[in-house]
Amino acid sequence: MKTFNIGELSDKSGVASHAIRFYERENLMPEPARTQSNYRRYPEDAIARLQFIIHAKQWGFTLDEIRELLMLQDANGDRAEARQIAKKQLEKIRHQIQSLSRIEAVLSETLKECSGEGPMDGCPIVEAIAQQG
Amino acid sequence: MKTFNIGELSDKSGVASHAIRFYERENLMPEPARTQSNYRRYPEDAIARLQFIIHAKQWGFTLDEIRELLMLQDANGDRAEARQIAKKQLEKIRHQIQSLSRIEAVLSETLKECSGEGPMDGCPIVEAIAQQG
DNA sequence: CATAACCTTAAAGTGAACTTTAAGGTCAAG
DNA sequence: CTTGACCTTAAAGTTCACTTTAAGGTTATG
Repeated sequence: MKTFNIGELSDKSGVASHAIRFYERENLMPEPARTQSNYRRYPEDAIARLQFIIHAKQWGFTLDEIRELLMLQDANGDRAEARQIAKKQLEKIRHQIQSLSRIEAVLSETLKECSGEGPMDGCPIVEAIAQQG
Repeated sequence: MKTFNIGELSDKSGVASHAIRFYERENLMPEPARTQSNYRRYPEDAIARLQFIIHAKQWGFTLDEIRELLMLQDANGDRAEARQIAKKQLEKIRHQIQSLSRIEAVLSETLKECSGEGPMDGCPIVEAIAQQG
C-alpha cells in the first residue's frame, strides 16, 4: 500500500499542505500516521477524502456541514440525516438563485436605460440604486 | 434646514451609529459638521446617501464598488464609468446564477434518488459529492 | 444635581476559510 | 558535508463589513 507525505498529498489532491493541516485541526481530516521523524504519512484514500471536501465546497456546503457529512460517513450513520443536510442546502441554493434573479432583472433593465453618455447627474443607474433596492 | 445627531440619523436610515462612523472612516460618508461639543451634525441628505449604500449592498456591490460610484457622483464624473461598474456587476450576478443553477440541478436530482432510508454506505448524496462536484 | 441616555475615540473582536510567518528539524542530491 | 527542498509547530495575518469594548465627555429629564 502506498503512503504519502503531506506535500505529495497536496500535489495529488490540489489542496495546499497548510490547508490539509488546517482540515486536520478542524476535524475534517483524521490524524494520520507519523514517521519516526514525525512526518505525516497518508494512505491513498486521503486523496478521495480531500476531493470530497473540495466538491462539497463547490456545492456551497460550509466546512461545518462538510464535517457533519464526513462524521455521518465515518460513523456509518443515518442516511436520513445526510438527506436533511442536503435538502437544507438545496433550499439555500434555490433562495439564492431567486434573490439573484430579481437583482439580475432590475439591473439589466436599468443598464438598457443608460446609454453611458453624459454626466453622472441624472444617471439611471444611480437613480435606480438610490430609489429602491 | 434640519440637522441630526448620529443617533437620529441611525434611526432614520436604519444604519447603526457605529456603522455610520465606519463608513466615514472608509470614505463612503463625508466628514460631517461638528457641534461645539464635537458631536457630529448631519444634513438631511445624509439619509439618502446611507440608503444609497444600503441598496447598492443589496444589489451585491462591495463597499469598494459603492465608494467608486459615490465618488463618481460627488465629482459629477463620467456616466460611462458608472455604467462599466454596473455592467461588471451584472456579469458577476449572471455568473453566480449559472453556477448555482448547475448545482441546483444536480443536487435536486440526487435528492430524488435518495429515499433517506438505510445506512450511509452507498448513500447517493455522498456518492454524488465524492464523484464529481 | 444626579442619573440615564446620548456622544467621542481608538483598538480589538467576529466568522469563514484559509495563508503567512517564525523558528526551527529532516532528508536527498551533488 | 553543505545546500536546498522538504517537514514540524504555534501564532499571527488576511478579507469583508462591520460590532464590541474600553474609557471616557455631554446633554436632557426628573
